[in-house]
Amino acid sequence: MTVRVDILKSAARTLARSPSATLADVAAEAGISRTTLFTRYPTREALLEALALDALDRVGAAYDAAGVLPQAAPATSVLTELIRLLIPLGPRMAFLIRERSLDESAQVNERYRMLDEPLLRMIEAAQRAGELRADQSATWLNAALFALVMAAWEQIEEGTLAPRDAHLMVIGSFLAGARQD
Amino acid sequence: MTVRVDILKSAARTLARSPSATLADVAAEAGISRTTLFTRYPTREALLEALALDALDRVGAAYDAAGVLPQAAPATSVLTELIRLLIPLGPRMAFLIRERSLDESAQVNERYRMLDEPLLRMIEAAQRAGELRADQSATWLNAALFALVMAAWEQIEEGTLAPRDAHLMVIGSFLAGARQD
DNA sequence: CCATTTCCGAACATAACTGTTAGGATTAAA
DNA sequence: TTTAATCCTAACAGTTATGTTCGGAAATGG
Repeated sequence: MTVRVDILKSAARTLARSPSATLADVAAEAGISRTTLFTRYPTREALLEALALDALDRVGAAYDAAGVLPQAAPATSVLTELIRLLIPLGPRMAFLIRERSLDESAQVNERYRMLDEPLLRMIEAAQRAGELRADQSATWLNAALFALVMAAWEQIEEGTLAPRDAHLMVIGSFLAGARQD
Repeated sequence: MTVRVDILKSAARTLARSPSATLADVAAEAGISRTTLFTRYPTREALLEALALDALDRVGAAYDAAGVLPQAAPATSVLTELIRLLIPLGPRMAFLIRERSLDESAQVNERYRMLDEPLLRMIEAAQRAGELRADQSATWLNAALFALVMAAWEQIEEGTLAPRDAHLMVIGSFLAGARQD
């Protein structure tokens, strides 16, 4: 029995690393033939869309599992758990964020917004509760959080960050920053 | 008199946003014809290399202007100035970081390392001086800093962050984090 | 062991991108 | 205003990626 690698997972990594990778590259890195890839995803666009929807599914599941809700409290512990769950999704998130051809898909955009909404609400609630700083917008804090998650994934890929420590780095930097007290 | 746009600047933005953009796209967004682009940069590779070297030049100049040196102190004020200078270079930095075909260029890699070295040293010195936290590696702090700069640039592009405020967001998040004291 | 599904390699047509050239239009300089 | 430089449009050949088909190999499952 050959190792049954998840095609979408492999494709996400390939395309996140090098967005102009050819379908032959994607197939090769997934350990399948270009023909087999074709039977599953008849066009490049179909593959990209499947990739995006899969990523959205999994990120959404992570949100649910971490308990992201507007009224969740304390928000910091929810965020800590969320980050731990998101880091393994690095390649898929990177693909999702970087692939520009998805910007026109109304379906993807809609799901994207539906996903972010509760987290933004939770951040805002945490700001009102005095848990998170209120002098920066929730939108920015959200962006900063994801930027750090992506950075951690990239460092892991480069081999300069241990996967086990990654979430600690992210949550440490996100919540407390780099300054020594 | 047509607006004389910097071709490399425009190309950096185009290729940072969509790395698989065609040379026709690059030319169109720069407001020139494909032929003119060809006369300046005869191959795609030549364009990418020129782009990379230009980006390295400008980032290097920002480092110098901000006073990045191993013994610089206080490091936080140098970092604040550095961030302000780097944010306008967002597209070029994004291109530099994301373009994978440059990984094989020994010249680019060498200059890349020469650039990062002093900043890493400065961060380490600041850690020893108790200015920056020492429980996270200088490599990670460096990665986090750049991730935040890139995030700020993306938010500016999206129109959700005012260019004037961007450096304050970045330095605020980087140094102090998101937690309310 | 056989049947059915799944996968693969090879091949090919089409489309798209790149590199390249030539000649005409536009601009800038003298 | 003439000259020189610069840019443009149009076209083309070569290369590469994509979409597609086919018959055979391999695995799967009964």
